[in-house]
Amino acid sequence: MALRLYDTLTRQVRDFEPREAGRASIYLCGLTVQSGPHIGHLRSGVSYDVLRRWLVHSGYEVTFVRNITDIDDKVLAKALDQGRPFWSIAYENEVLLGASYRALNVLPPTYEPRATATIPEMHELIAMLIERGHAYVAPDGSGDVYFSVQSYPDYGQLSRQKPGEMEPATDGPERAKKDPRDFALWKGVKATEPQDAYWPSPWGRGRPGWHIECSAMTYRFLGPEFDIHGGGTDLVFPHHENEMTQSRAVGHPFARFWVHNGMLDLGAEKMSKSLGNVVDVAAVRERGIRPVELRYYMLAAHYRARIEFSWGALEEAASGYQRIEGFILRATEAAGVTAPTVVCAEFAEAMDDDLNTSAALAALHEVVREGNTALAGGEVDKARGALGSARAMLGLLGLDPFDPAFASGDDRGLRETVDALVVLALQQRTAARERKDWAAADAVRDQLKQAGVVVEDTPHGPRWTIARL
RNA sequence: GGUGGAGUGGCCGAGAGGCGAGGCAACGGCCUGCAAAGCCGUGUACACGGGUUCAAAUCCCGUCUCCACCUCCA
Repeated sequence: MALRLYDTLTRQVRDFEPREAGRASIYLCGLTVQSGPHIGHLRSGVSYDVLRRWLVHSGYEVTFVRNITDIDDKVLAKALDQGRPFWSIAYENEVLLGASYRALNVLPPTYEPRATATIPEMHELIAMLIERGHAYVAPDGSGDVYFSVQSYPDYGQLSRQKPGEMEPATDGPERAKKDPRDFALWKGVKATEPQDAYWPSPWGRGRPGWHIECSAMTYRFLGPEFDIHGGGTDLVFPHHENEMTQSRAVGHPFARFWVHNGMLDLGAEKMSKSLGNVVDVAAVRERGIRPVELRYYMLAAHYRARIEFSWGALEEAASGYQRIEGFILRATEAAGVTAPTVVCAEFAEAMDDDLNTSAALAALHEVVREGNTALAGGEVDKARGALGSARAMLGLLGLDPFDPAFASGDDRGLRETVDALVVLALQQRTAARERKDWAAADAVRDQLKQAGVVVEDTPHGPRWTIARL
């Protein structure tokens, strides 16, 4: 049994065969840091984080590169608008992005290169493209350099677009191009843009075109050929098409698999975007939903399926996660801290089948149900078995409730303090129950609930948990 | 116009020729002083119309609807 992945280029699910046995290299198109990330942006991070964890679990040594595109038209426009250097805006958003990834337990990549730190590599590629007749300096003296789409007969292969039926690219003045579909590799200096956004080049001062940075970064960090190139489906055209074209035109085999995740659309919420009401991790937290629950929500659907976001669906997902979490907590109380063991066969099968996390989650839920039954029957060993297995599966999905990534950090000492206080209150309640003073007993429980502490009676005495806000 | 998706029970969401994935919600039951949690059970879903087949949510034909991308959105 081995991993099979859907490849956009061939439009089929294929066996994953790495370039080099035992190693896997992944390049994920990270974000253009023009604004803080909303949860849609974060989905790709989560999707490929699961892919990476599964590859590691499958025995691969994984090199995972996720870039930051820290210069583009929108960043420059904002810089002018706010009277700040473009790089301060990009960096501010990069920091926000990093914090969001950490909140969602997305592991840090092996390396996270920035576009602006890979300018020399871009120049190398552009020079090679010019040399090979695939690119040309704009005849209008603008200092722009364009890729010549006509020079590459396979253009359109990835997105299955026929060049003749495409709309013209708008990334440069028509008169500067030999063909309206040609796209910019390098953009000459403009008086209307921030002057600190330019670098010297053999073709004059300028800045990168949109696609060249990824070709440069993949080459720099993963070489001419690597295993998996990931990103959102919205990037298939033009970004990935152009990226693949450029790299292949200089003779690089480039990505062996093209993996694309579906969009997470904000649906009706999009309406309020103009009001600055985007759904980001902070907004989710304000609704009383924890990042781990958001991650579960994202993984409840297959990575290629589109998710139309709704608060209702997110809240339902949170309930589903709490069922699993409840088992993990109660089983740990009963059986002691138990390390992750092995995933069940159904889970592994589902994951190998193009990362079918929905089916994998179904398998996990089966184990949880069996574990709950064992707990109810006092079969501690059996419960411990389910606990270890469940934690293994949760860990591979990045959803283990005990993962330090989800610890609040500031509540460690508090937990003990609260426990002491709650135990004190529960002693009163137990005493009341013993004399069958139900009114007094319920009053204690109600008061604790008011304070956010939920009390449950079990055969071994009362237990308490913090209520979701 | 081009390319590619999608329509599954109250909701979310897998599946892709034959045993009702799973979760959320609801209802009934067990347990409980009452709850909570948990367990058991209930629902007879596949946009529509034809067709192929012993058998179709799954394949074929047609229709309708929705969505994404088509040159700087993950």
